[in-house]
Amino acid sequence: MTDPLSPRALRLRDSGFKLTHARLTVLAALEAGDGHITSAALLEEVGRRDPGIGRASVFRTLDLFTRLSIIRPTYMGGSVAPTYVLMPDGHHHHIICMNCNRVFEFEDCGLDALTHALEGRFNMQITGHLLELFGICADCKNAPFKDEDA
Amino acid sequence: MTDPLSPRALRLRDSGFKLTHARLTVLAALEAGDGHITSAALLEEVGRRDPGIGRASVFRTLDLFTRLSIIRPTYMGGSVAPTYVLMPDGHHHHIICMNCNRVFEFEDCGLDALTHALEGRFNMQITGHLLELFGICADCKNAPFKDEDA
DNA sequence: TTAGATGCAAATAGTTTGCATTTGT
DNA sequence: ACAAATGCAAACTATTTGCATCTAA
Repeated sequence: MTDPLSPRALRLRDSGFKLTHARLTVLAALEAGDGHITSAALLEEVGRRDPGIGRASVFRTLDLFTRLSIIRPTYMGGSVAPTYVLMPDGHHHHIICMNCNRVFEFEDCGLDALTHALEGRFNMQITGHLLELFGICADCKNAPFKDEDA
Repeated sequence: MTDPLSPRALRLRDSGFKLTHARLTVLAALEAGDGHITSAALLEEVGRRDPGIGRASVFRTLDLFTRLSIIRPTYMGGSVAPTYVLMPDGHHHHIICMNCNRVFEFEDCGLDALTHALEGRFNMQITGHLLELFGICADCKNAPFKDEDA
């Protein structure tokens, strides 16, 4: 229990929320993956770490983390249920193949100038962003509407 | 029945799908709004235009339009069900207030250069994008965690 | 003419709630 | 100590399915 608190855990605490076992377990499960996870997979992973944690707490935690911009629900092919993406420094970028639903990530987005301009224009404080590009990946350029999963 | 086909209807037809009454009604309902609509609101609007159209067809049409990048599901404040946003020229941009969930739209994103660079790097054909920025709006800068709807 | 699309109603996810109990600070 | 958070299981909402019928091309 004297684990070093991750930056996100600190963010949680600094926002005035309790660092409960359930929340820390959900956070650890999120951080252990590749940064993209569905609620179903997360429930499984959390259950693996501690079967005593209830479904409802996982969903409540997902809500809380979304409000804190730690994660962002996003739509990925086929399923209606969102996939939650971790927002490493408040931002995240990827390209989704509309045909096979594979996801390709990239880092550089060059949106700092735009962000700054919009802060002035709308008098908002902008804390992060999600940029999704859509298209057809190299493998799918020939075979439209196959819709296999990644 | 000799209505001028909207560009999106043409896109549908050109992709090899039938221009059915149900699909055209869903499209008209989508285009009549402000570009952001939940399935519940869409079902209502479609029902108003033609009560004979079934729920399942509306959902099937939403799937199809998503595959064609005519719309893009996105998750907005609180609700689990996605909100579908029209992608006017294949792209769409907005800012969401993390506190009150209001949405502010803007047009210019300056992502052409990035898009082009990524097409080369991943050997993909990029057809559109969705850019969401998150932050706290002018009205909410003082009052955190109120969470009223827009 | 006929593959593709539809409407229906029942089935299935997926998520939320109320509440008694526990826990972090 | 005590407000905040939890786990449970039941309730709910949103979406999908199977299938007989219909319709756009």
